[in-house]
Amino acid sequence: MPSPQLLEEFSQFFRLLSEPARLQLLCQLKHSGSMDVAGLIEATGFSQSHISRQLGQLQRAGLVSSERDGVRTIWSADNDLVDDLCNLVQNRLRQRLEAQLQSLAVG
Amino acid sequence: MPSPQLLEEFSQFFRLLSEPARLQLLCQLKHSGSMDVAGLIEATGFSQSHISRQLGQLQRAGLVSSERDGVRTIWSADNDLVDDLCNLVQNRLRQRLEAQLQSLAVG
DNA sequence: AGCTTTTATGAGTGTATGCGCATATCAGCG
DNA sequence: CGCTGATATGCGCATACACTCATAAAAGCT
Repeated sequence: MPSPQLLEEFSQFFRLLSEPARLQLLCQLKHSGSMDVAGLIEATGFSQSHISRQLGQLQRAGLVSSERDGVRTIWSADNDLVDDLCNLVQNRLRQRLEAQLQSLAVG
Repeated sequence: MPSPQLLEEFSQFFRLLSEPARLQLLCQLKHSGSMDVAGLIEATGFSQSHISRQLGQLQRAGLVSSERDGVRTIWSADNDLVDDLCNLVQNRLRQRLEAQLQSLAVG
């Protein structure tokens, strides 16, 4: 059994990924390598302030990092953890759907 | 890039794990095998209604399942996905702390 | 110095949801 | 059938947080 503190850490981390906007920003950065905020606005349609806030949260968790290029801030995804997590979840979703399909065919 | 629908599914799943109470219930069930609600109240200190609701959410996602034993409902965790996800996150947390330790020693 | 562009942040609003209380539903027993 | 114990659910409250608008801070240019 994980300790209460560890459970708290886990849930805080999962909470970061529980917002579609943040997940989309993460995937976009992973896909495009690195982008500035203007590019992310273009790609996602979110407002500038919203993007800036979400990136701030992701940065504090160490999921993205930023470097300044003059007046612009270039953002990039930092690791493969999120990809791995999403792949596991996707496999699970697929299994669930296949099982439902199976039971539908049988019943 | 995952599709918007898939991103939505991912984030919904992560949202389930973003609540310490739900995560604790999952871990408790995983640890103890199977329990009724009374056992979970004893183990967690949560109210009966709260536990019942959270288990309902987890069941709809296929993370736990229930069988009735007379008047009681026996719950059990359904798979290893959550364990795997937590292990990945824990490794990441450890890496982060080790890196911070390193930079503290160097700086 | 001011002016422009890009990003970060203070303040406010609306919505979602965790949580408990009370109650309804369900399963057994007399 | 009523009675008792176990679980699910309607309702209400409080809090968290996503999202926006307006504004501040930062970095370059003249």
